[in-house]
Amino acid sequence: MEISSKYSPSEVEGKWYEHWTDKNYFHSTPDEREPYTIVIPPPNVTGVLHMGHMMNNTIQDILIRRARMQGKNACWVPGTDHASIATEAKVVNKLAQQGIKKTDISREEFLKHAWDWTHEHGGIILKQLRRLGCSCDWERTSFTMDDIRSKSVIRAFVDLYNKGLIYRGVRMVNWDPRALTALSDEEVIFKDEHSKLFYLKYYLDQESQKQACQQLDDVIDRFVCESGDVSEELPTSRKITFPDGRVITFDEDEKGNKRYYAVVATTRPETIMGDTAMCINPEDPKNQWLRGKKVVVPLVNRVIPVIEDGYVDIEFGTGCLKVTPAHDVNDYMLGEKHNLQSINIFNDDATLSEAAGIYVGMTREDVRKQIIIDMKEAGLLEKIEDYNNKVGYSERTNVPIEPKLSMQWFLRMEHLADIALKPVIDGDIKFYPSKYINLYRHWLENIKDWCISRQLWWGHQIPAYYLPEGGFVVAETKEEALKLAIEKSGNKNLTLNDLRQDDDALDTWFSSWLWPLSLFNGILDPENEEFKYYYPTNDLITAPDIIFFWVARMIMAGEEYQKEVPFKNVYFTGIVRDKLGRKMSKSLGNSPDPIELIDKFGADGVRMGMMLSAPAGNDILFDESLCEQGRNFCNKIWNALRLVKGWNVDENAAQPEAAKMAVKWFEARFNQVLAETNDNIDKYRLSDALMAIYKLTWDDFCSWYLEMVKAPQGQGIDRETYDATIKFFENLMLLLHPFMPFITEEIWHAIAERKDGDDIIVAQQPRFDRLSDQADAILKQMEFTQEVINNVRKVRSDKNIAFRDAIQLVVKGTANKDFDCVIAKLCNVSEISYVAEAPAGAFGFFVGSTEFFVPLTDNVDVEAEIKKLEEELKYAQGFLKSVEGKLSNERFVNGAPAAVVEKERKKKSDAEAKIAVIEQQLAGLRG
RNA sequence: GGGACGUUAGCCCAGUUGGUUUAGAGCGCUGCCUUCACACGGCAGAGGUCACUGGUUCGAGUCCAGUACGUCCCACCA
Repeated sequence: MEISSKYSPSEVEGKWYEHWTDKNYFHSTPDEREPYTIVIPPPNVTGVLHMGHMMNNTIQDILIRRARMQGKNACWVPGTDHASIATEAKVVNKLAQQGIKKTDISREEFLKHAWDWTHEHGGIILKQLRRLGCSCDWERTSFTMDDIRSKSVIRAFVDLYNKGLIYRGVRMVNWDPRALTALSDEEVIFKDEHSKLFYLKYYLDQESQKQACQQLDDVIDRFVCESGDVSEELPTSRKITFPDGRVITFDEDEKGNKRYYAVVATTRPETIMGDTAMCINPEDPKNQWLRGKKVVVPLVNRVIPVIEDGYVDIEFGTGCLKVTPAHDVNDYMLGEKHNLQSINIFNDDATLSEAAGIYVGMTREDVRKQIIIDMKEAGLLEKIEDYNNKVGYSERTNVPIEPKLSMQWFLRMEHLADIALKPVIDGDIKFYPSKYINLYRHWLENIKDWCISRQLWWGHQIPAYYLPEGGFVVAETKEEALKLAIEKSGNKNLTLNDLRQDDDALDTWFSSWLWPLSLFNGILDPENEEFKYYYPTNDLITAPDIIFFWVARMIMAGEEYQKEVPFKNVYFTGIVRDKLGRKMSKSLGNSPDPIELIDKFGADGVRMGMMLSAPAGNDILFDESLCEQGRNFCNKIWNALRLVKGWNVDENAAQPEAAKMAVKWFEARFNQVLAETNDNIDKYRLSDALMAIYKLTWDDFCSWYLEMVKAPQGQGIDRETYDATIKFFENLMLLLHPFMPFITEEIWHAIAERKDGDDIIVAQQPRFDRLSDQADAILKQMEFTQEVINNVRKVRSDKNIAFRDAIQLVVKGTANKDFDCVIAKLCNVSEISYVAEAPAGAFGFFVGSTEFFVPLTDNVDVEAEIKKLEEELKYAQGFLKSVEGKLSNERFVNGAPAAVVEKERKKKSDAEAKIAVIEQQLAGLRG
């Protein structure tokens, strides 16, 4: 049957994936073999595959498949994450489309919708991973909200609470006004923003005005009188800078009385209704005159004190800071320190509340626009400047964070940070690349307590139960809680109905951090056989942007619960970017659909595309052409198969010399690359490993080896060469299989008859044999031969001699003749002769210091030959000069190691010999 | 503002304790070739004063300092 010249992944991939799952090859159970375990970074349950996942899971699959082929018991546990905020937001949106508000339905009803949504969309992403070829143990598929994982989370919470590591308290937290929940610091992303700095006028209150008039009116008049008009004209007022540094701003009323005011610079004028003080730096000469005064908040006319604190930056703005304790973290601290009132002017959705007094019900964005208009009209706005600052946004909903004072649950981090730092510093956990160790250390050393409560329903509900008479208890079940409650209150009549469970859910990462433990049920039942066998896991493959969210916290949990690291190596992948270097994102629309890519290039092609330019930790500039390269490689392999399959074995044929040398050489070459590849993979240099296999297959096997062993047209191939070729082909496929699982399985079965169960996925990797001295010599000879062949080909190409026209080759002097048969075959050389003198009328070239000639009946262009030789001479002389430079330097000869000097001497004599030969030849040509 | 990392061919990157020729791949590019596995191909070729400036050394892409540019992380400056 004719085999198509194009490899068709779609006809192959589904078939083998089904075969593998039918054979249950992905499933692992504990046995006597060494385990090799990876837990998947669980993607969002309702998410779809993006390029980051492709990258990440390709790497995991490569490592898992390789471990399996090394005889280890490979176990890759898949699963999904409930993604509290993201999923809840999706469900809220969906309900909104149906005209249902979350606030109108009960928690139970909402959760039912959420579960429906999860079942409807859940697991799509895991199906997509199958297309990629991922060999996950699907029987172990888990979910962060399934029974075991949920119970594990609750147990961990109760345990940490009982250890005193979890507490409840009122703190300034990052509030997401869209999701209506608190966030951890890690979930806030700061973005640069081109905003405005507004300069607002805060007039002194009546009494302070009176004082100021007494203190300043005369001073100003005198100063103006003496110095002339020194005031700066402002639109509505004047500003005077005194030699002592005081800066005083004032205007005049109808009667000509001076009205003094302070100027406050702010980026958030919409929060002035929450101002409860104005703050100056006690060291600031500009604002000395404001000491002890009171000022009036514009528009709302509340009188607030001027306080002093070194926190205020004298250089910023006017040196006057408005203090809004309820809506700014720093102001909150100032408020605590100076005992200020705190006025919360926002509702939870960041619209203005009754407490604001004005603009009630408007959004903060609208208020900012409106208040500026109103203040301008009222003459309370001095000026507006352009200003670049950073604004915190919610990672999930992408709306600006509103600092908010609220009651939340926190996990103390000091102890956990301590125990998590050690294994990484000590090298019990290795990071690839290692630069992330610094980042990790820095974060742990500056860590703050983790806000773990979220005002969401989708997630693990906090197991705290409030008593009717106040206070709460923490327990794994409500029944347990009741016992504790009775104990605590002494009220024996309490019933389950009297207890009210905390409404909040836990941060999603509070379940993810247990993942390597909870997947093997290590929290609930630490003595179970599976947990003991698979834990700690081996490698974690993840992106560096979740090093704090997830990696660090898993290490904490591992150390806290098992006193052992959760994994031994962490491989940080790069972040996948488009070719312009932009992070791939939905909003930019620059992320290709992975499934479409697989349809177009095949899973193997895409896997190769991902791997080719993905050294650990480097960002990946993704370009479809990489997948194209992968596809082309598949096609190359496919056509090698077509060639070999087309061969007829002639049992009577003897092995030709060229084939014999080819077999010897390729065996050595394969071993050499095998060693290199193993070394690269051990160092997690997967792209280097793949590139080495790529070149071994394409260049060494296809371009050299197959050409060397091809039988002449119409003739059969000898048995010995044929068997060796099949073996080599198999070995190549074994080496390549972890990277490109589908095509290698297909070739494996196409190339030879296989018994049931003889599948490449469970075959063993070729073992590395140490390179013998003989093999080493053959590699060197072949390198030399390849250079000779390249030169002959160049002569052919330059002189336009077709391959079918045989030529002769003349070698001056003597040389190893082992590979002459190869030269003859690949260059169509009819005769290789060895002579003592250079022949006339021939094109010459050097390989090393050996001279070769191709005699031609054509007239040789003597001028061109001379020119070529002159160039070569020039290079050789330049080279000699640099070597002589070194050798004539006494300090080099004395200071460098003997071996290095010896090498230089050898270089020198080689170069001299070559120069002599060239000169002699030139003399001959010039007649 | 603090810190980390990077800067090698048109592009993406190797270059492992300083010394195997005056730097290597892959892609792309140029020329020739439809030769009986493959044009998703074959053969050949061109292309880099290793960001810049100093320094250490017999010797620097490799070590040190500074400069420029870039990327990332952290940080409460309104």
